[in-house]
Amino acid sequence: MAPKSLRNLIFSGESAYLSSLSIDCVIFGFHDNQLKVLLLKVKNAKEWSLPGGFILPDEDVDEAAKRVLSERTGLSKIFLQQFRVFGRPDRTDPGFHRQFLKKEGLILKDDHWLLKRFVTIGYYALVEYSFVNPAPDSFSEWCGWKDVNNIPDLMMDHREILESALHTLQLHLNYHPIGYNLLPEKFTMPQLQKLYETILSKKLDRRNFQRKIISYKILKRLKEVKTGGAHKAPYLYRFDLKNYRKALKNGLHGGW
Amino acid sequence: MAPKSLRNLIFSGESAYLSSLSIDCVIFGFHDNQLKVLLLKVKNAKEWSLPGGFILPDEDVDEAAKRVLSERTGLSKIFLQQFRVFGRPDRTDPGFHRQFLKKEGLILKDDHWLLKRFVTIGYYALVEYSFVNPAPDSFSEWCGWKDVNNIPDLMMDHREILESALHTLQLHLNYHPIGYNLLPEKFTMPQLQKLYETILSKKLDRRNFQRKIISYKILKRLKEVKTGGAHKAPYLYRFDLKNYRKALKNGLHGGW
DNA sequence: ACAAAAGTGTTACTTTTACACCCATGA
DNA sequence: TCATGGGTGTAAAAGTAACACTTTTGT
Repeated sequence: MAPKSLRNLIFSGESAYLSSLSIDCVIFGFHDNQLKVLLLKVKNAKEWSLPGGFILPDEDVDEAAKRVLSERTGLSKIFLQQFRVFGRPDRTDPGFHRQFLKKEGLILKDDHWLLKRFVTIGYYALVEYSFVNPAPDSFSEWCGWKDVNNIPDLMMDHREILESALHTLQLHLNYHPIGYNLLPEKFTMPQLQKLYETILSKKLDRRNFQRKIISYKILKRLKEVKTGGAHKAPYLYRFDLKNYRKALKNGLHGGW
Repeated sequence: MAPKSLRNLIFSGESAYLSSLSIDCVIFGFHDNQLKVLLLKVKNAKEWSLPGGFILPDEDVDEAAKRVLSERTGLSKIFLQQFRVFGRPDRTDPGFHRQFLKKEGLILKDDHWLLKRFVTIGYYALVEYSFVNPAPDSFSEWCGWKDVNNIPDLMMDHREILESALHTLQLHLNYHPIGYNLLPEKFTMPQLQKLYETILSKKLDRRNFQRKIISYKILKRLKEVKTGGAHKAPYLYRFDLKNYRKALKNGLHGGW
């Protein structure tokens, strides 16, 4: 028997939400020097999915995305960026949902709202990995991080959405506080470099990277040092938010 | 008495289109060395509006935008780029539409679909000015070009949409064939420069601009020359499409 | 004492900037 | 012939790329 929350959504969602519109979020985190994405394991299927949801009749679309985000991560302050609408009529697969819900004991009529065509608004979010408490939604049996270089099969066009988000991340690197939102408050230069390398999927020269980042004057070097590593202890930095914001306005003229 | 096309839209639109979703297009053209936007004069109101429309139940969203575009301009091949969703619940003003339609002799019920909240998908389009045959839609009494520096009062949040499109245009300048789509096939260097200056709202050095553009190798200089001007005849250029496309893929590393 | 990570410095090369000069054209 | 727009050149400054060397740390 399907849980009540799922039945509720299925049978009263039509009036509760704007029809034909959904939201999908690509939530990025950074951990172990790797870029991670928060994914959900769909119940009764081998596919995974992006965190998503619907929009309340009087809800700001950005607000709806925030709601989805906070339901999956437990976080309230989240860097969120709309990046593209996916509107092909065949992007939704009625068979998929019908199959999945049948196994939950829920039979949908042909004209059920969930089986209709959905236009989805893609958001990407940047969160600090260690603050996140992943929580599955009622379609899913599990929620957690996956390495961006090791993504399982995703349902529908979620793979395309993810790729598109990654591409957007590259373009936004010089214009949005991406480092700030993905890294912990204090971090080392090699960490920041690794983040840039991962997003750009490109090796960067250690020394030139450092010099360039420093030249932007968006970092404050702390007295402290990262201990515990097996080698020379790197300095810790934190973002100088005031300068960072100012610099991002015109873009960090970076040919990376 | 309202024309039939308008009555049709008003009274059968609910079932004919996806609900709560619309499309708004910012159509750019370039003429007289100025950037122009195609606007519609709303009937019975002082405000103007962006060309817009709705999405058919089984229509690709991009396709719907193309349809709107071609209805307003008469063009079929159009450079079209989705750029943002506008989803604040209060962005639509039920009073506005009710007033306007009342003057057309159409009384709408409180729960009429047109008075509901709409999420709109913003597109910008680039067209070759001289090919366009502006045609008003059933909400409008006139359709035509307005200088981007001299925009009249726009309805709802259309001003914000336009500004956002302009900003996107700036960001896309190095990544999309903006010059190619806005200029006629043959054009002069000063024309291209003026286009860049307008989009960036910034003066550029004539000589450095020329050198930089040339260095991209995306232009072919023709033997011909633009005659009729009051001064030295400038060379004509055309884009070398093959190289242009290739160069845009990695972006024209331009600090303009 | 050594391997590996991290800090710092130098030099050649490319790109950007800020200019000056000459040419063609219509009034 | 002159004012104006347009083509071309050059030198200084800034930024980028490609390097080597030293310091620190755990084993």
